[in-house]
Amino acid sequence: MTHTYQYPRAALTVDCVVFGFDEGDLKVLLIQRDLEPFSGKWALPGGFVHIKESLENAARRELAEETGLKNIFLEQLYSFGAPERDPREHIVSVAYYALVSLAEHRPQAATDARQAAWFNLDDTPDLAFDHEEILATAIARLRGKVRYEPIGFELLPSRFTLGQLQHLYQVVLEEKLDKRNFRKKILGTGLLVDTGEIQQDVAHRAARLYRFDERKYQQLRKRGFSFWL
Amino acid sequence: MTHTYQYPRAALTVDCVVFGFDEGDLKVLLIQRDLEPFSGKWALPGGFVHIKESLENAARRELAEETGLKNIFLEQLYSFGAPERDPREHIVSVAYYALVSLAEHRPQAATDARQAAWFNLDDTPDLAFDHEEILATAIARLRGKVRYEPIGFELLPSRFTLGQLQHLYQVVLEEKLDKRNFRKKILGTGLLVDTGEIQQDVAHRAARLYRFDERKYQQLRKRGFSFWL
DNA sequence: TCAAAAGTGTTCATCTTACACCCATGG
DNA sequence: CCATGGGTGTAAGATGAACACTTTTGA
Repeated sequence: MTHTYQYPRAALTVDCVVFGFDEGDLKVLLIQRDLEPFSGKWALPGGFVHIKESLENAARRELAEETGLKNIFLEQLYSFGAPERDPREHIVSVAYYALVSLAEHRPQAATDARQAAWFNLDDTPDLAFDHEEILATAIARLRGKVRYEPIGFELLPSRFTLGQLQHLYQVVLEEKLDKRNFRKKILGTGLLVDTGEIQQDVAHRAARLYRFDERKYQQLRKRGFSFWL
Repeated sequence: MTHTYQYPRAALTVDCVVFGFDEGDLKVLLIQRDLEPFSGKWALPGGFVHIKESLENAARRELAEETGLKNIFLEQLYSFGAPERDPREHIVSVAYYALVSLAEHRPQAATDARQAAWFNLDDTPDLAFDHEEILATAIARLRGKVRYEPIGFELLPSRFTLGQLQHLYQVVLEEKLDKRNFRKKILGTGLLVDTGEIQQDVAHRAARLYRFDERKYQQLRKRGFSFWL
């Protein structure tokens, strides 16, 4: 069955930049294409938006299909519509970015035949289409947003140490932070709760585990509180 | 002539939230629809994206066609794709926002039959489609962005007084600012240049006219300078 | 001479920054 | 006992907030 319109229409896709953090580096999840165009090249997970499907749903569906990731932080990034961005025809892509803790979402075998892998951000292969531009846009957004919204926690397990949190900020912002000042500031917000637990199986003094108080943050935000750093 | 595809495709539009500032209030430019659906209702200027046309070009073309505005500040806002947002069929809209100085872009008679008018932001009529949501998103973006990027100047004439600038910030941010502190801070950036001219035809002491030093700002930005306020 | 906005500095409080040592744990 | 990261306070400097009067101009 075919579908006919009075005027030509661009096709519509979603693409997802999935960031993962893992005790060391910030990574991005890529998929090796098995179809033309760019067969064999690495690309962002994504695909065509179905009719009567919301954009965010399309992004979540494609993520689940291609990477197995579900119920993760996902936010719209930007829409890319340069006429030549796909060699086949005019395809407009609405890009999203997602944040996951690699500790809680272990490197996935894709559910279908396609190969998925995490790449260190400073060691990514050539990407298909304009996906390098989309990735660069996502990195800029992450760097900008992490300073004034508490999205960094999405990259950590639900319980984390202050050392992990500081390390995450250092990697994302690409700058060293002073340990005492960082702790003072972050604890000063009152948004971290000491769980009473401590790290297990570490070869040094075990650190306290904290969690982010989302409830409290939402209350403060209503009163005009804005983040920090 | 018709166009046929294997799978159904959503239609693609652009919509523009045009903010104007005018010695007093922040306004938005709306157009009264003369076609169904929502005939007679006010809506954001916009229309269908042509095939092989970039999204930004489509937005600029529609703006020129419907409002006569050209060469203005324009930036992508967000994409709206809820399946029910248009009663006819699934139409995805990429929204943009634009900033103009009303002093330099006088209220336009639309070039075609449609009526265009500037509405005070706290006195807008019911809007067609999901345009209220788009407008609310644009206002939030403007408020957020004005604090850390010098986009406020796009809403003023190229030469402006510090009083006008302060007033603009007060209106956009919805808070009163201290005159002396505001001047100290804004002049302290070194990004305003005294043109040597002064206001004409005002019924009180004439103020100096400044302009924003875009060149200097771009240089500072490269060195990691970020805005303020 | 009145009204309306322009222009101008100082003080106090707050926040930011720089900085070094001991502690607990496992290997 | 050593290596590794955890945990802690203070002082100096920078930044932000509060605050009132004189000047200029046209009506």
